[in-house]
This record gives sequence, C-alpha cells and structure tokens, in this order.
Amino acid sequence: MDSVSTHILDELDWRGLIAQSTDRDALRRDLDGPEPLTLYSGFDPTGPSLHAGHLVPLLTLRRFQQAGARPIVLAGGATGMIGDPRDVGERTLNSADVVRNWSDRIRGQLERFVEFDDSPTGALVANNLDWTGGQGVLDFLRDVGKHFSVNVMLGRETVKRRLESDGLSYTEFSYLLLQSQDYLELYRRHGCRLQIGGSDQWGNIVGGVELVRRVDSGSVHALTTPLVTDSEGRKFGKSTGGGNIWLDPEMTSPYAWYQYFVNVGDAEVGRYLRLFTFLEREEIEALERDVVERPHLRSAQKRLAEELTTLVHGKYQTEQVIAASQALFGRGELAGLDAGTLDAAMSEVPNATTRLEEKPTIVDLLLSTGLVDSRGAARRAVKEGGAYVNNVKVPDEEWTPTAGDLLANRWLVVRRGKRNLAGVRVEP
RNA sequence: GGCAGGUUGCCCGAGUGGCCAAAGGGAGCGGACUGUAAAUCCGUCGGCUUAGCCUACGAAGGUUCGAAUCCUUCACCUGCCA
Repeated sequence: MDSVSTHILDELDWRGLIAQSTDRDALRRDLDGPEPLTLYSGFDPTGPSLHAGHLVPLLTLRRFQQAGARPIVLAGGATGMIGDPRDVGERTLNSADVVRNWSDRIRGQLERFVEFDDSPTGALVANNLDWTGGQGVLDFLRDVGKHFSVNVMLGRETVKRRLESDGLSYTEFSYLLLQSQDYLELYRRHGCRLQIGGSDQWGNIVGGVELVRRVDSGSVHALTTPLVTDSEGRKFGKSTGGGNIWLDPEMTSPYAWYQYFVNVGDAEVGRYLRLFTFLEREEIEALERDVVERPHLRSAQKRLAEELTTLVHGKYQTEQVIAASQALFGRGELAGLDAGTLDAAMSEVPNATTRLEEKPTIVDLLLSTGLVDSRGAARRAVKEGGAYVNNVKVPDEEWTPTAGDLLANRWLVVRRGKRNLAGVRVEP
C-alpha cells in the first residue's frame, strides 16, 4: 500500500466496508495516536473451516494492520460451545471435542491473513476458552452478568424475533455476555480498543463496549462490516448448490473456489473487488468500466477470482487453476491440448478412473465422477441434452467411449451442463 | 405434572382412508438465448435392474382389501396452567 494513501477509515468507507461504527472522530483520533491501535475480531468454530463470508472482517483486520494497527484474531473456543443466536432456530450444541478440533483448524486458517512479527503491529492470536474455561459460574454472574439489563437484552432484534417464533434458550441468550467479556478481557490484557465484526455482531460488540466502560471506565470502539449479499439478497459465499464456499481446499477445491468468483454477476463484481481485494482504487474503477463496456471479457470477474484464489491458496495453485480453466473453457478443441496441459487441468477437477473393457456408459461416467448423484439423475442429464464428453453432446444413454475418444491417450473430459467438469482417467 | 396445538420431500406449505412419490411456491438442476453474467421462456426435480418395483409424510405397533390420512404408545417442538 502506498504511504501517501488516504486514511484507513476513508479507505474502508470507499470500499463499502463500514456498516456501523461508534464515534468515528474518536476512533480516528485513536488510530492516529502515537501507539498502534490494537483491534480484534472473533471467529466462532461453527464448522471445520472458515468460509468465504468470514473473509470480510478477516481482510479488514489485515487492512488495519497494513495501516499501522495491531490485530488480534480470536478463535471462539468458548463462544463456539454456546452458539450466537440466529434469527430463527435454536442451534444444536456441538461436543467439546468437536469444538476444540474445529477451533484448532480455524485458528490455523486465521493466522494466514495477518502478519506475525516482532514489530509493534505484529498480530496476536487468542482463544476465549483461555479465560472462560476455568471461570466459575458465580464469578461470571457477579462480575459480568450484573452489568447487563435483561430489559435491554429483550429489546434486541434477534431476541425479539426469537421470542415471536420458536423461543430462545437461556444458553443462547447468554451469548452476549460471553462476547462482551471477551472484549473486556482483551482490553485488559492487550489494551485492545476496537472490535470489528459483521453487522450482525453489532449488538454483541457494543455490549462489550459498554461493559468496558462500566467496569473499567474505558473508552473503546466498535465497527462493523456489512453483511455481503448478491443482487438477489443471497448471502455471499453460498455456492449455487446452497453449500458454503470453504477456505479449506479439501472441502472446496481451489478450482471450485476460483470458478465461484469467475461466475460472480456483473451487478456485484465491482463491489466485491472493493470488499475483497487489495487492488488500488484506479485499477478497480478501470475494471468496473470494463464490466460496462466489454462485459463479455469478464475481466473484472477473472481478476477478482485470481486475487482471491492467490490470497487463500497461494500463487502456485492459482496459476494451476487459471491454466485449467483456460484449457477447459477455451472454445472447444480439447484435442489440441498437449498431454502436459491436459494432465494439469485434469488434476484440478474431480476425477474418476475406468477401463475401456468395462464398457462404461455415459451414465456410469457421470455417476463415477460425482457430476450427478444417482443413475436417474445421469439419465435425466443425458435426456435433457446436458451431458458432454470432450465438449461433444452425448444424446444416448448407452453411449460408450472407444479408444478413439481418448485425449492424450488416457483422458475423457466429462461435462454436465455448461460448467460442471470432471476428468475420467482411462487405464489400459 | 396437566391441558391445547404441532412434527409432510432441500426449504415453506397443501393434503384428514384408495385417483398420493404426495398440490402450490421457492431453491436447485438441464435446455434455449447470451458473455462460464442477469433477465426471460421451456423442461426437470426420492431411488432402482425405470410401462415395473422399492423406500418415504417424527418413531414403533395396530385397524383395514387399502393409511400421510383412523387407533395406541413413545419422542421432540410451541403455548397456557401447576
């Protein structure tokens, strides 16, 4: 980032990264102070991996660090045991073992997005289980609970909605207190003065702000990032199938990750570039003009996908998936690809193996590659004209590959619909 | 502990003895049109050895020629009362 750049708060503002904040001017003064401001954001282990939606606050921490602040990434080993109330539906508690396993994995992912060094802005990692795990109930109720008014808590939006629908357990009701205590703890341990999080966290964050003020007379800040949705209001980072796009390459392959962003709609790509990349303003604005003037090139989508894949999976992986995407989505002639390119491209997509003697039908191929879930679905795909081998439509359920169909002597590229690809390695 | 209401496919939701693999909507999937976009239109949407069979309407058992629908018990959810 260039050093004459705009103030971090103005930068975040331009990027659309500020949903709500406490006193902006006071925050700005603290950011401009002689000491680096310490800030934190917490991430609950609600699954074995972070997903794309977590990137917004996480990358915002990174932006603050680059602007001279010191970030703390907090893994919610304790809060993950409780569950933040959602608008509808009590959560199912996960076992302590599961939560511990998940928070360890998530912690490893969190650490990749901020810099750890000995400088005053070097990042810290924390786990709220460290200060709640051994805490007694009576201490908690006296030291923390006493500062919260149930009257006020009942007025919170989520709580109101839950009371109107299916109710809310005392456990989830208490979540606010735990997160508030975290802020107080980090304020005391590390002088943390700012907490950021998704806009759905606003209530939890200001709960901490007030607790710090009441207990320690400290003045600390809150800032939330917007909940990112697409033009249809769907939560960002949900795949078209409905599942999350995960950071863990075992759960979402780098190829699938890249493809998700390449397929972002024109209406949101500019906004996503600002929210998720570290590209300069001029470059983003140029890409946004491209979307209007030469939309078919999809240059903004490709750039977004490249940046995000590099950020999460590294430069090497990114080059691999870009090469694979170009090879497989290039207009048609798969036969023209050399063996090396094809091998590399095939390693990025789902694979299966077969032998010609087994006389696999197109239905078998679709099923074995996981492109469909059942034989019925495979037949349907063929009937609907959505099954292709080597970019050629296969209209017959009984179709079987022959030696002449093999690319580079060993591959069949099986496709379902426009963009679901898989490779079948044919063994001699 | 008592009383009342509820539990249907990925989600919402209709269905109160056969015409129910279950209306309708949403999501998803495929096709056409395009730009690996959006919108629109069309089709599809439990599984299988697919004119047939199997599994399924919270669980188990029962009544019946036949049950998502009736009966019994159990589990869970919501509300009111204790």
